[in-house]
Amino acid sequence: MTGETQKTDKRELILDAAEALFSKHGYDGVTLRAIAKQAGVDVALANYHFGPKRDLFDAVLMRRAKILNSWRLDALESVISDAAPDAPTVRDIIRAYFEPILTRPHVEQPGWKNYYALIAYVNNSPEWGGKLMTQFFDPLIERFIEALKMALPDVPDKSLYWGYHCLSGALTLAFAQTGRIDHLSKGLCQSDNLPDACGYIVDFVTAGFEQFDENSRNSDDKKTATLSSAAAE
Amino acid sequence: MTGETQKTDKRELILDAAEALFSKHGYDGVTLRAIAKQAGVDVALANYHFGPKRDLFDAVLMRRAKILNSWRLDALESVISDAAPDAPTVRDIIRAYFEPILTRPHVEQPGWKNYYALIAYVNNSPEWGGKLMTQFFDPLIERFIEALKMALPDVPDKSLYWGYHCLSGALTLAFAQTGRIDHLSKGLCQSDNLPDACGYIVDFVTAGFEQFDENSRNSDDKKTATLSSAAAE
DNA sequence: CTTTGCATTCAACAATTGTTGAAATTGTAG
DNA sequence: CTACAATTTCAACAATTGTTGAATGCAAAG
Repeated sequence: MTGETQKTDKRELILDAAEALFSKHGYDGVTLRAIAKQAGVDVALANYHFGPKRDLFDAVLMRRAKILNSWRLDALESVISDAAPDAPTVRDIIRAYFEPILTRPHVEQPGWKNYYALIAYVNNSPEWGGKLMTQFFDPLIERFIEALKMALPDVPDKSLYWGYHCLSGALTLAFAQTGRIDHLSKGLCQSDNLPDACGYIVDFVTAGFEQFDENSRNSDDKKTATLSSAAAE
Repeated sequence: MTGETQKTDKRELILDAAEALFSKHGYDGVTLRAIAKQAGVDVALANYHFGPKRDLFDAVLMRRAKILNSWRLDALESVISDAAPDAPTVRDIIRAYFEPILTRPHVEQPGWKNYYALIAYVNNSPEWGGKLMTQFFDPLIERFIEALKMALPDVPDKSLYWGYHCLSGALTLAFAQTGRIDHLSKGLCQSDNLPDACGYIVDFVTAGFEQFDENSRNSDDKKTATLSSAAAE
């Protein structure tokens, strides 16, 4: 009667199959027949539930986007409010960005791993990739950069945005889980061990952002030193 | 008579068209007829020169790979030999990695921009992406990490490899040129201005690697402090 | 039982896919 | 000019694509 212990909803089966296949072969590399076969349903059923192929792709992307956004937004807001009235530290902001998506237990589920790989695929698609990512994740990103501006008030905006570019690239490549780092490191690192990767990425990215702060101070020092001719220790 | 001032070699036209289209829509998103149309030749000609579709894709990838590798390897080796017998600095190694591909004048040519976007596409393809990148670029990468080990002898290998992961992600996203950072920064940054991006990325990545060095020293301090029961401030 | 509405399957559509063999064109050497 | 080989085009192939309308199964309500 409760009924939902066994997940036999064919709608959900189609989404799962589409998620797995799209993440591995991209949008054009997957046929509706391949999805239907993996889901164990007829070809026409996908069209019945989701309309044309493109809408099915969007439905896959949308399914987990809300959950992901709420996790990350909650973490970010609590970091900000915990530090108030002071500005949060760079490290805490970066942790709020990565840890909710890389260290929670859900990352062991194959569905979420597939979804992450799909995000990596979309983020690197020149055609509609930029548009889709913007549509789904921009509000969160803007709030995140806002927090970084609080923590690093002296850093120019342009530096912050390029810093975000580096951060986003590191995350996207981790999402892709191509197994390339496994081969390069001869097994020392595993690209699908996201919790392990998280610590290293957080350290790396935090230092990257903080260096912008030191750089802007140095240029300030130079400027004021030149102007006031004061000696600096 | 010299003959090669006007590039009307249809073989090359096909490669150019394939490069442009594959970089925008991926392997499965492009038909041989679309390539032939853009190149202004018949559909069958691509098959005559390159064999099946997949071989054409590999030919596109191969065409510029050798040039790219020699530029980067030259820059890296000269940095190493200039510093000898000392180890090169982290910053010089990172610069040798990025500047030959991001700041040379060739990056303004649309052909090279397309090629970079194609590399980004391949690097994020879970299926054969890892294999292809390994095949083309691994020798260079290994020499590069070797140099980093010289500059950072106290940093554990695992940290170095995850650092390379972050570096590679930042570069790949820059290659993709999705225009996403343009939108996010409201025009402050342009994703297709690679020379401008290079400076910020080098600063960011250099700090990321150097932080591993500080961390390994700190953990050494902690370890000795714990063992000798010395009081810490 | 019958009816109603939703879910699912079946069968088939026109369009497009990569590929190929034969024909036509071009270039080159004798 | 002729002969020969490399290049390019033409026409067509079987296979696969996304999509659709009709048919079927199925549960609940009258």
